[in-house]
Amino acid sequence: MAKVPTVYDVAERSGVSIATVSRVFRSPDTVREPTRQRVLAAVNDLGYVPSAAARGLAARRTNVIGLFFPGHDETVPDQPVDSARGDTVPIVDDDPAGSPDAENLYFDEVLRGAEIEAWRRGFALMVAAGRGNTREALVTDIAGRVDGLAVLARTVPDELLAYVARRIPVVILAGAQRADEFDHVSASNGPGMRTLANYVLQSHGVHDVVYIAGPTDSPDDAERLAGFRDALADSGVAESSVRVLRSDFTRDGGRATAARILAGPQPRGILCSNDETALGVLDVLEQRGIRVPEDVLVTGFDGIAAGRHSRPSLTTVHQPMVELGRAAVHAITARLDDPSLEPQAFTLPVEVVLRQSCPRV
Amino acid sequence: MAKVPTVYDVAERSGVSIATVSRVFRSPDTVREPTRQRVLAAVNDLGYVPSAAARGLAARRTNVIGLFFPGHDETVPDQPVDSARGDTVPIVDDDPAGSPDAENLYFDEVLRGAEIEAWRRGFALMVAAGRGNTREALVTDIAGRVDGLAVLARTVPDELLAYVARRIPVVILAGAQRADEFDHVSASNGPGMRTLANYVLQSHGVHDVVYIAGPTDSPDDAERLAGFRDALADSGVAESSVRVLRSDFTRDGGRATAARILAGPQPRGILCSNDETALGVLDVLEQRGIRVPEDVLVTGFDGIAAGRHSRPSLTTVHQPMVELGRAAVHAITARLDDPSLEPQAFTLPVEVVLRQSCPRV
DNA sequence: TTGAAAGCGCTAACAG
DNA sequence: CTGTTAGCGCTTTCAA
Repeated sequence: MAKVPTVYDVAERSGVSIATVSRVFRSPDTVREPTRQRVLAAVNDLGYVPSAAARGLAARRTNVIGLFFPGHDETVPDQPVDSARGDTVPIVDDDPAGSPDAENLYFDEVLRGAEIEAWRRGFALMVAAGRGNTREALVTDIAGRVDGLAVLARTVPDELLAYVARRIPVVILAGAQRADEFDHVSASNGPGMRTLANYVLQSHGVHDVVYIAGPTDSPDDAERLAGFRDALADSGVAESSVRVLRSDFTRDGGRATAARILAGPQPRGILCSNDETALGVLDVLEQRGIRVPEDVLVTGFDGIAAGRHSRPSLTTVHQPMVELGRAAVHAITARLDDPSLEPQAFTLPVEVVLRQSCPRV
Repeated sequence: MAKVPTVYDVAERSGVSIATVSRVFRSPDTVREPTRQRVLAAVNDLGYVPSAAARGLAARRTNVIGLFFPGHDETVPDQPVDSARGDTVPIVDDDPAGSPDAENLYFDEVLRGAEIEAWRRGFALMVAAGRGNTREALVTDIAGRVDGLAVLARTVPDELLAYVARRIPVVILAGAQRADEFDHVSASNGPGMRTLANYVLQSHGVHDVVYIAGPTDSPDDAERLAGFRDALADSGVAESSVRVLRSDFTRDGGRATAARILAGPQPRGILCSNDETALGVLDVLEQRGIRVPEDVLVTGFDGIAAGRHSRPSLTTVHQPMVELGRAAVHAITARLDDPSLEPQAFTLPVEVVLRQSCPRV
């Protein structure tokens, strides 16, 4: 870590010009074999690693794509990391850490997709989770570091987005389609919920249902609810004959809402706007001895892993989260290649996955 | 995105020098209020965003920390992302996507911890997943982009690591302690397994156990096995009287190994080197009608979410994965602050979590 | 408190 | 195929 070698050092040691050193990295085949070997040898001897900062400056592109999503810092203590020796091992009865929330699970997968696609296309991926109050600073910070930015819908004010978009391509992830200047990548929330709801209403012939929506600021919830309403129309069920409650996308919220529902007459079906909520509903149903699916059908949305392992396993609409991440990167690189493109909207297909909580009829 | 404004543009528009513009961002309080206001106004009008590349070049530090981990590309099709309209929604009976593998789950959490700690300390986080053959290129690529690099043990050859370490601090995540030049962050694998095994051997008085180890190239497996052996010694159980099998850390592997075990006399306890394996064991046991914990005790290691939701829920050793990520970043920034530090090893504490598969006695 | 000027390490014409 | 030469946009002394 002493004196970091540069092109100049490599050039000198191998008796060529710095331009040739640069070429060895940028376009190896324009350099004669023996020359290249000499350079490469010097590179190795010296431990040379090209500086991305210098390259970025000179080439006016960083080859980095940024991903911005809501922070999850609330759950993490602010305490400093200490180097405690871990020799004594406590034995506890229950898991102290709460289960990670749905948004995280969701975003981990999106991140994975973005990561894969980015490196595939020769870009590095920079991730930033938005801490509440520092959002603005963060966004411009990473905007200055990348060639393009993918942002989860509703996590950044439009003004800020527009500001950033003057400089680099911005793509919005999830949420409703918007006819504006940004590229947009999302899943078929509406059609997905509509299809699933129709399966409940028509194939199962269950009309006596309750719908548990998510928070009003969710980027996707409104579309799902609309899909549900479409299904009511499709199936000739009056909106007034079904109940729509609102919860908060968490398992606990699902439990609470289920309790509210069960305070009244027991419905034959409970459709939830996401899987976490549905898992909470299942918890309460099991605890009350209400059988699923015999007494009540339950469905979720997202396709998180926990839904596959629950008892009963959860019928849901599976979102292609990894693909969402990939598509976001794709959209950015496409615009980088051709900035004159019209704003594009990619809608990725979803799948209704039938499991025990609402089985195939 | 037309003509990206620079310090020069801001300086001109606000009638100051570029040095002052720089100061407004680097050390705002050394600039007189009115001057600062003028500059800030120009910044806004122009849509100026500082270039991280230029800054990195000039300041000789990027303020980025890198995280390198094994790739997960095998599972993702190489097909291009297409912009298919998602209007038709298929209805399928089972989830087509396999469950994400343990390593990913593990790393998602580590990543989250690193992300949190990095931004907290004013660093951006760059992530790279190693594609098999391009590992070397990837590692040096990201090494040129960051001020420090955290690498999962065994994913990068030591030579390469040493090469990179000539330039920037490198910290190794997980795996056995190694008395070498690198900083190292890991969890108490050995003591954790030892404590859990002793609980089975002593508190439950179950000596007739089988241990299912993981792949030999796992960074952590050897330590856990050693911890198990320590427990045998602690409890006065002859090594020759217990069986040690090797599996591959996957749920399927756990199933296969359980089948092998059950081909012989049924043991009273099955200790697994990770949770996924244990979940596979539970699958087979349930299928054969063998009761857990009444007939057989089962334990895992890691503390993944799925273990909490399984039936029966899984007794395990919980690793602080988020903390591992944080600690890694902490180690890097510490060395950045003081490069003369001796190589350090951080060992984070673990916890035995008792659940149904091996309950408190 | 502000300005002038010298780089930081590399890329990309343009010559040769 | 290789060398020369301008910058890229910002930080950072050193003076004023």
